[in-house]
Amino acid sequence: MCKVHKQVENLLKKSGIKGEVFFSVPPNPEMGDLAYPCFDLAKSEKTNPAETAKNLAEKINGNLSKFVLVEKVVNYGPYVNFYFNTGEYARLILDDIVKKGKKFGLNKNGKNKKVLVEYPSNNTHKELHIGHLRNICLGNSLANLFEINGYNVVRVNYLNDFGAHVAKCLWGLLKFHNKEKPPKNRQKWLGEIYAEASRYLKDHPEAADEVAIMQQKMEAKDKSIWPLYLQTKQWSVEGFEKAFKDLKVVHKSVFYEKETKHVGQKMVDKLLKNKIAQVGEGGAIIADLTKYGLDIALLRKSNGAGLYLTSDLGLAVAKNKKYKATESIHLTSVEQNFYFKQLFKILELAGYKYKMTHIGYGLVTLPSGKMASREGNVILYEDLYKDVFERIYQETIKRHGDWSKKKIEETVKKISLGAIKFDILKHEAQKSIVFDPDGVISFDGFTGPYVIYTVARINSLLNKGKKCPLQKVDYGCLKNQEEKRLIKCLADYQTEAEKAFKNYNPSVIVKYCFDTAKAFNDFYTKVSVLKTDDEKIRCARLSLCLAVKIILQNSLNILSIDTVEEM
RNA sequence: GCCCCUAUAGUUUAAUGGAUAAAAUAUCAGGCUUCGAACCUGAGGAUGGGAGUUCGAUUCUCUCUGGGGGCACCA
Repeated sequence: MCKVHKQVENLLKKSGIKGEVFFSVPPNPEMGDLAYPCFDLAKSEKTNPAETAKNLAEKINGNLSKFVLVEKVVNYGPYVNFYFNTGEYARLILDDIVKKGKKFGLNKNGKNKKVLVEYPSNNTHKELHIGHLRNICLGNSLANLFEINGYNVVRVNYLNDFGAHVAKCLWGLLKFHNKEKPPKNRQKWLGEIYAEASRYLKDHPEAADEVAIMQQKMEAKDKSIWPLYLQTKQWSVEGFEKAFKDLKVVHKSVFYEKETKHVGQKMVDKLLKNKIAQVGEGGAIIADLTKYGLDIALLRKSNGAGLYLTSDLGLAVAKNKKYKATESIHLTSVEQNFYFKQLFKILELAGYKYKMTHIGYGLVTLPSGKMASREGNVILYEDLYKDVFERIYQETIKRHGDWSKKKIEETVKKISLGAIKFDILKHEAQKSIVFDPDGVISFDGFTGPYVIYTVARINSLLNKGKKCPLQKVDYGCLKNQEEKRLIKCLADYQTEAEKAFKNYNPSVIVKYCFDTAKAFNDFYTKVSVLKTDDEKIRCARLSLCLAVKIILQNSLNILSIDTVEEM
């Protein structure tokens, strides 16, 4: 709870309110700055809420003389509303923010807890499309949210490097692109070959046998194919690493399916021995989860081969051995919601006790329908990035023809990535996105560039107003409505970050960034900062600007979005 | 067939069971001799249908309809 709420709570306690206090916000500023709803109180006193509020407001007004923060208390129907003294409100909120800077908002609630965040868990030899991008954006933000709450966060990746998709890709490579010189982006090239092979196989089912032979060769580490396998896997991994670097994903370690598969097979044997698993139809190994409402899970094929689930069990064993986390978070598309319920139940039955969390995010679809790598109707991360970059590049050279090429490119890169991340993260995770390629390219309104622009505007003010000492500021100079509204936004930061964290929902932060930036731009057009003759007022306003910058940057940091000095 | 998710302005998104359902975009009408107009101001425009619980429902329950996803040898 912030200092402001604490003070108001004390005031309520002095007036006889007991127990935990919950506040809400009045619908408009004319009705006050903070509200105490009297529904619960009225219920416990068995009275009418409006009357309770009226009596309470009168009582509080009698106790008000010693409180600097609260100037006035008025009841509106069943609510008791508090009006704050703007100067004191500013002092309570801004002092802390300006002093702590980047550290403002950090806490140690997660001390001694370790959380493993596994993402994006993509496949080698396939493309990196905007679905993966959504995964990465969510994973980054969730990991950051845990970090600001003091958790020890371990980011890991799990690469599926040994499935049928690899065989398909290698087969396609040899059949259609043998002797061809690979282009610069070899990871993307492989993904396109995979998609091409899949399309071909759909029309020519007779070729499936050739792919099956390829897979057998791979599994036998056949000399005719093994070096190519290793080489192409390397290309994929290198391509991913580059994209991860741009997107600010830093994995502590990477698990490979090739390695977890046999661990999983051992786990299946153990489950069989413990009677958690049993032999099912045709000799396959299953876990009967029907009494938990989770149907039957297939753990091993009748021919002895493993499946995804086999490897995932092995992965859990491996991760546990290495990290002993208190919580393990998995991010995948919603298609796997049911699958993860099964996986978690089996692990639970096998005696694993750490918290298991699966975040299923909605599919990213195109206006033309569902995307599938196999069909080739996807938007690749690289292509999307290039489009956005180009658009923002044009806009930037229009304004800053005098900048060096290096400065332009660095700035445009940050804005482009910010635009993309912001656009993807503004949707709640579980909802599907119909991806509008034009939407992400715009930079007006509820967009990343709008927020980044706001920070650049503030930078400009702070540079020009350097002479003001921001350490000893007379916050009493902040008096008007726009200033108060902005301070209120800043005061909300911690509550919003907490909400995002508790619900595993970064979109809360995205909206918060925008609301705060909007409040600033409104303030900016109505209140002049540098042009005020009174130095005390100028300094107080600059201090407010600095606090807004800090809060915006801290919020954007949670989303892994960089700001720029100028744009 | 069974199970899960989802439905809010033309479009994209908000709203711990609580005050007049909030924004963005698009449309229309305005604002730079002014600290950065990638900005700001104004107008019109929405809770899929039906029942129920409640003092009060966008929110909870049931049902119908539409959309998406999943359900044993794919990943």
